[in-house]
Amino acid sequence: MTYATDAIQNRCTAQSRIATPLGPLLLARTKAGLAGAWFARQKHHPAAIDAPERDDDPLLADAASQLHAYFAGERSTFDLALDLQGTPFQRAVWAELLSIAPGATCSYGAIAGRLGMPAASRAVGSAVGRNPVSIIVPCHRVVGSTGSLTGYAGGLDRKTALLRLEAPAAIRAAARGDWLELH
Amino acid sequence: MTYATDAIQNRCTAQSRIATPLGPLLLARTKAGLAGAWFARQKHHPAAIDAPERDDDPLLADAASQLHAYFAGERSTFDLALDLQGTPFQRAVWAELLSIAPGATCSYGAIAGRLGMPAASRAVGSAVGRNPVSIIVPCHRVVGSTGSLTGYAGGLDRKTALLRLEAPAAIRAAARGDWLELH
DNA sequence: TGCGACGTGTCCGAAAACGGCGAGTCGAGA
DNA sequence: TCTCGACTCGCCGTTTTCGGACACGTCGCA
Repeated sequence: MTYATDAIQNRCTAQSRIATPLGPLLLARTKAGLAGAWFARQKHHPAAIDAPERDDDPLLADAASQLHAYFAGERSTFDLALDLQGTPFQRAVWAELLSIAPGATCSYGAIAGRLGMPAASRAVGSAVGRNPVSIIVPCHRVVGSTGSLTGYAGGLDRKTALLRLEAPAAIRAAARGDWLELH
Repeated sequence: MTYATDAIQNRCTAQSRIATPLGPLLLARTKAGLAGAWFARQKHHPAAIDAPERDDDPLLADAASQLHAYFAGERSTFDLALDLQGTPFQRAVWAELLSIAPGATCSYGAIAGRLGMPAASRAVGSAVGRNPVSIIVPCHRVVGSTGSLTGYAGGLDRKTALLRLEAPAAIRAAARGDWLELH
């Protein structure tokens, strides 16, 4: 039983399934915030969550609504309370992910550097792969230092699709003069 | 992080501290029932429980009341909903403990035999030692096959004191003609 | 009678294995 | 020359694996 899997299975108070263009997504929350958003059969998907299905939960409904708007191209960022269950290192990595702008990308090594551990790029890769909240915590924006996609727990197809979906945001930002690292 | 420790830290909904003649006792409950009763600094005491202190919780107050009556010699059995967190083997062992009458004792090997695993007496010893609910699940009534006390998570002094406290119950039972194994 | 070996489920610490990496090396082609 | 791919190796947090250690009791030997 891993640290995160266990905390999620025990602390969740509600869950909900939603449909997205990339397939069904399972949302889960704790008392404090959104704790999970997994594609069906993705890597590291928790086995089973001991929490009732509540589509009417305010937070889950809000998350679903923002995700639908995201896929419709109507919004590129999220505003939700998160409660990410993981080790201190993992939480630090996931916090860095949240600072990557939509349409931008970042390398594993760069994140390691920002954490003050420039040699930990491989460990960063592990932590990114364990991100419990797909899309909203944008682990899909992390690519290899050469720009290669390298991997995604939900499958590279989805990673490509998400980056393509966000490309317009990058173009808009460029038009405003903001600089975004693109690949 | 052990199976039981973890489940207790995550699933408890309330806790409460009470005073007993054998020292302070920490009670904890889940949604389903009483999950813990530990002496301060006893072996396998969970590190910290993430649940509010509620002396007014009905179940915890009931447990406290029954424990006080027990120490006052006014009752020898308990009537409480229990929710024992542990492995299947441990739960089976703890269930056997509940069938040992007050004032009686039982050997580790005898419990193993009742479980259909006569060779598992040593494993029974481990499980008995992990009993999360002191006194109420009467792990103090288990002794070596020779009658020796062998061990107690709360200290042998407390084990002796509990057995002595229950001795009158055994004497009353003997007067009624019930047979109780005594050491 | 006394001593050692073994069975049994679980916990605990240590050690090894495992990745969504990245820098460096080395040939093979243009 | 320059570029590009394949390959090797060190990096590091996490997970998995493994070997003892236990709140014992029985059996086989001396």
